[in-house]
Amino acid sequence: MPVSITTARRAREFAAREELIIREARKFLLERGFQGWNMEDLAQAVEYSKGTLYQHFDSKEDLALAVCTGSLQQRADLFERASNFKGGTRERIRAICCACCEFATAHPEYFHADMMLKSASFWDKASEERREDHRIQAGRCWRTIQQIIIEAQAVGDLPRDRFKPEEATFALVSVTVGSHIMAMEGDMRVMAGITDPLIAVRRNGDLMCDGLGWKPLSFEADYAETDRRIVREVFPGATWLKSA
Amino acid sequence: MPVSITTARRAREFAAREELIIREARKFLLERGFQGWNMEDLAQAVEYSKGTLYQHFDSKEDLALAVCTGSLQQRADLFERASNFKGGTRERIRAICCACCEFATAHPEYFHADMMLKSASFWDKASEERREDHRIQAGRCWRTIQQIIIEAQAVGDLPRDRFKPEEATFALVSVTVGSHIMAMEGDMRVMAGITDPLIAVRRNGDLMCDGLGWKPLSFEADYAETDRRIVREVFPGATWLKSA
DNA sequence: TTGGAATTTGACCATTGGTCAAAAATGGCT
DNA sequence: AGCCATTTTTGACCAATGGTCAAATTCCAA
Repeated sequence: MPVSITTARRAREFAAREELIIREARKFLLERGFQGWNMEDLAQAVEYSKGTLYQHFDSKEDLALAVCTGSLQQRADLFERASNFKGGTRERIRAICCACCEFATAHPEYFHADMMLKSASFWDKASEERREDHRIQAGRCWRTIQQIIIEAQAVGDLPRDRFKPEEATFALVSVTVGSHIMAMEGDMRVMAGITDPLIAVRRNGDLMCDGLGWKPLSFEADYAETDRRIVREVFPGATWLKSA
Repeated sequence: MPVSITTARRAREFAAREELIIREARKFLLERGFQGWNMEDLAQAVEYSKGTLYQHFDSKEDLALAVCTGSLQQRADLFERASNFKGGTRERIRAICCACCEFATAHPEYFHADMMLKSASFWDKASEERREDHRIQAGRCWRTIQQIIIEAQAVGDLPRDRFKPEEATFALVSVTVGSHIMAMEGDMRVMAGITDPLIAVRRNGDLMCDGLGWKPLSFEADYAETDRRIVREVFPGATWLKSA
């Protein structure tokens, strides 16, 4: 069978529709949680039938994973953009933290949804292809941080003898994700006296960098100007930069 | 109606059955995830009918919350026990980290389940009474850490001018929970080169304490003996203490 | 032993994730 | 334009499951 002239257009339309479905599902996931909506609702929202949805996704879980991976891809994009910030290694890791804030603003649904995915019986129900996609994007985020750390150790901003690069990366990733999740919760915000979650996330990142011995330490330098520069040069129009 | 002589026994039996249901549900939650089992399965496992389960819990979500709160209560118990460890403030916060390890060993299902609970449409489906229980136990965990931090600032082990106690508490809680969640995931362990998740969790806790400026810093002192003492005096029989 | 109260049960209902045969749309060909 | 093979879309339908409640069963004081 010859490749029709319409094949390319069809593929484009198919991809566009998939994007539409994912976008709408992301809204649902944020506003109502995984269990708060059903495929029929979603079909109605995107103005296609349920059967059509299942041409794109193996299951509701598969769709949820696609939503997460889409968000994660943007996270990786933001990370990579941030890592190109012109400055010292500590300033660049700070830019990564800012990327996190930018990301959290655009994708507030991500952290909860991604946590859910990892639980037993959820991950299994998604297709292997989408699982692989997710791994790839997660890997991009990881590597971006890891590279800055390796560079920091090379130039002497970060101790070389206390930990391996991947240990430092793991520490930073853990504190960042943990902070986002915790800061998102109402009770926690009350107990911690948090008025702005994103400031709390950045502060925790700072503290961890200090703990790693990443120079110049946050309380020995004034990073206020760096922050303004990051916003200006990397994330113009950002709304999350407020004085602590 | 007079209070029968059997009332007390009935109440005891009712409570015992509730414990049984929660225990069994915890197993299911760990092995199969929230969606991997149904109320009929569970009814069969505890040898009661589905209707009886619903005398104890408003919904499946309500039950899941009860499971989490039960685990969280044990977490708080372990924290309080750890905080009584005889030693400096930094050693005591180290004991709390050890309590986390002890907890994670006994309740590997907790972190994922609790994350899920916090998502929209989940929390709402549980009864207000159980939500309040959960808040109480979470508060106990929080306060235990907070008190050690306040004491550390009072005796001068921890800086007083860089942060408020609740900010430090939030940082420690975030890194601990974040580390547990991250270390639990297979891909992450591969990337981070983690062989023992609990060692990674403790190391991250150490790094955060260092970042807070909590003396004596982890790389300036040898805590190996402290760790052994913690295990001996607070968590005899613990299996998670291995040399890094 | 008995009668009424408390408890337990599982048939039943409504919702929803997922399937698939039929209907509709598409597009190349004459 | 008209035709028909192929592709795409649809929604009736199915099975699974969370949740209900009237009937059955158990309990216990008199």
